[in-house]
Amino acid sequence: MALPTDPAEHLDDPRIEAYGMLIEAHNELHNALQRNLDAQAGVPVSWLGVLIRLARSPDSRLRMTVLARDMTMSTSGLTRLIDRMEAEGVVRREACPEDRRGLLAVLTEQGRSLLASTAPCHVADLEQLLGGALDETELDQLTALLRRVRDHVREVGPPPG
Amino acid sequence: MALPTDPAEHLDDPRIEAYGMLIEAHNELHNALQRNLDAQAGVPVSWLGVLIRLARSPDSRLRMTVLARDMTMSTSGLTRLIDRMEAEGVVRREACPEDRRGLLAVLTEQGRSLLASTAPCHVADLEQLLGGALDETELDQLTALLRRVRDHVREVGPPPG
DNA sequence: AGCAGATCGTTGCGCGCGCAACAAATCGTT
DNA sequence: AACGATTTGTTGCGCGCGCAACGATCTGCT
Repeated sequence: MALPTDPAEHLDDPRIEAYGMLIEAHNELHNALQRNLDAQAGVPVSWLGVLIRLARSPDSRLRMTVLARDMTMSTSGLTRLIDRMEAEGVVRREACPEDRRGLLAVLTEQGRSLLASTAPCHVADLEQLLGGALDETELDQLTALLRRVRDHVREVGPPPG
Repeated sequence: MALPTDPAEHLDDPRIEAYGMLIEAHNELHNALQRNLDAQAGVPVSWLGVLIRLARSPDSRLRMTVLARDMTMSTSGLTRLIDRMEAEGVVRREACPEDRRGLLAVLTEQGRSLLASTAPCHVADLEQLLGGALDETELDQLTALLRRVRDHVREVGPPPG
């Protein structure tokens, strides 16, 4: 029986393997998508994330803080991201009516057309990369499992403060 | 029926949702683990990745290129990562006997003890964050699904060139 | 009303990573 | 043996992100 201090005892833990797969699947997928999207439209994947979330929101607008949380990134990171997107005209900032501290990121018409032109390509890439590996049922299983992980980590994980 | 150019038609695609969950689960998990590990040992998660892979390898050594691929990062990224770890004495570089171009990253005794002292904490965090969300069977399912995604992307995905 | 504490978004700063270019070494073909 | 083509690891460079600090605004309590 292995000693408690033997490193090898922990290295094959199924949780380590699961986390490793999560990292590797994420990175491989991100790299592949980024490459295609950048070649076909010259747009970073993170822009799609913002555009999609805004398009799904009422009046195509979202508070900066909410958007940052949705994107699982820091508010300062989002500030610069919106800076870049605003400079390209795909998004604009608007004052929040009921809170003078707040700002709303708003999808512009140009942003909507960028989304319309890039989303099909993005979905096609996803279809090839994910659909080729998993069928519909398995994809739903994966989504459900990942959602439970995400939600649980948000509950019990250490707060950013 | 929606027009083909209607953005909304694509936005609820199950593949987009799956990819979004992959990103969010990955980020939440990474942030939580990084916070704990940094507070308890002052070590980045990426170091653990290197230490674990080296410890699992014959003679605790691995070629730089192989390690970079395993870590799903660029060779230049790994060069600097090993630079930092070597400066702290947890890893050292050795010449590759059968290829004078090559270098081997080798786990030092100090690296082994760092792994021994941090791995249990890391596994405990993982146990709390993953084990709290999924039981053993589900964890295995998740790992299997992610592995298939990773492998398929590596096959059909665009090469780094 | 007034004041302490929390929240929102921005900024300066440093860090870690990927890309392109490079020198050294190996492989393949003639 | 000799040449070009490929591979290996490092470097300069720029970019995107998180952290800490900040001013502005909102909230709750007295």
